[in-house]
Amino acid sequence: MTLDTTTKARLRNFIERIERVDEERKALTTDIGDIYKQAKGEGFDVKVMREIVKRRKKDPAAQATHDELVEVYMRAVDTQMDMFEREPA
Amino acid sequence: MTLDTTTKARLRNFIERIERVDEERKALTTDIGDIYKQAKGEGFDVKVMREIVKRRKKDPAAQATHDELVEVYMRAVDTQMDMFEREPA
Amino acid sequence: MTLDTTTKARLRNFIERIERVDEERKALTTDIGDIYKQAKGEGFDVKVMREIVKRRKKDPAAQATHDELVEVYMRAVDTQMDMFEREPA
Amino acid sequence: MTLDTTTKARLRNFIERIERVDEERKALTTDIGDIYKQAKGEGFDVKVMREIVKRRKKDPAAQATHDELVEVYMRAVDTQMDMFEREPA
DNA sequence: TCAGATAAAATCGCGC
DNA sequence: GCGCGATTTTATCTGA
Repeated sequence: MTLDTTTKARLRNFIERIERVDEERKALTTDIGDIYKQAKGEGFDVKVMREIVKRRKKDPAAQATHDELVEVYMRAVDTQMDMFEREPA
Repeated sequence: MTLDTTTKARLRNFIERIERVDEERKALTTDIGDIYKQAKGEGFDVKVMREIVKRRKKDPAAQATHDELVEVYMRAVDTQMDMFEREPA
Repeated sequence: MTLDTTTKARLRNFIERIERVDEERKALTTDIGDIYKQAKGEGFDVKVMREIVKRRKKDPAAQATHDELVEVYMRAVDTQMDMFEREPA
Repeated sequence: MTLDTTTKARLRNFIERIERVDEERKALTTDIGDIYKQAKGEGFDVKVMREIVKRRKKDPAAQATHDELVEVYMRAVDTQMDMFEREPA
């Protein structure tokens, strides 16, 4: 199978456009990494910072609901087997 | 380049061992997915459940420290610009 | 919000089943890693081996079709600008 | 635990810089997706195109070496058990 | 400790 | 609409 000249040109064109944009994108990824690195150098916790960024992307209400459910589930699962428990401590 | 017969046999042997174990592993992955699916069918929130599983893997002290830092950072960042603030609302 | 006792028990049950299966799954992951390590020790290229395993998972016909298209596209894109070319080398 | 005002400001500064760059990065991701979509609309195979882009990122020599090894390993593993084979077909 | 590779998880888009 | 598959992102792990 072979592509005709025009089709080849169009394909090459697409690929090159993608590669160009991808290049810029990589640069920004590097920039972000650098900022985290700098922050780390000033004593901040990168992992926590990443979580902050992630959380701020989400709608606060949804986040609150989620956090609450995590709490509820966590308590439910951590609960000691209490089948025979008669009275709350 | 070609591998001699013995080398081929060893390679084939490795690959087949890997594929065998990988098969079992896939089966377990499916099992886990099925359990989540069943839980979802009973009304539980799968995403939250995944977070529970993740949290329980970690040492609780580390988790507590992390959560606290998230709180601290979150408050710091959410804080409104208060340079000219004179008195707490 | 709180879950009633029965719901808690069901949730705990799900989580524990997941954790159990996950445990086994981790063990198999380790096993696979060990086999690769052993192969590496005998001089095989682990990265290539991983690709072999990946390829063999796919249906060969589909893979062949895909590979062929990759070839076609690759040639189309790599082709030097040949607008003024007069005769094939 | 609390951060002093200066530290808060620095943290907020980092987070905002990250969010800003991340924003641009998202935009470029969208752009790339759009180009693929357009190519798809003109009849090209997106999955194959993605592989072309991936391959072209790698140093061609390394890629060639790698591909060759894949071939060698593939043949070695696909080879039918031929222990009793007496003569090449 | 750092970067590169691998694995897990979340997200997005398609097709049933 | 819902699961499914593909992509992308995140986290973990290994090796330098």
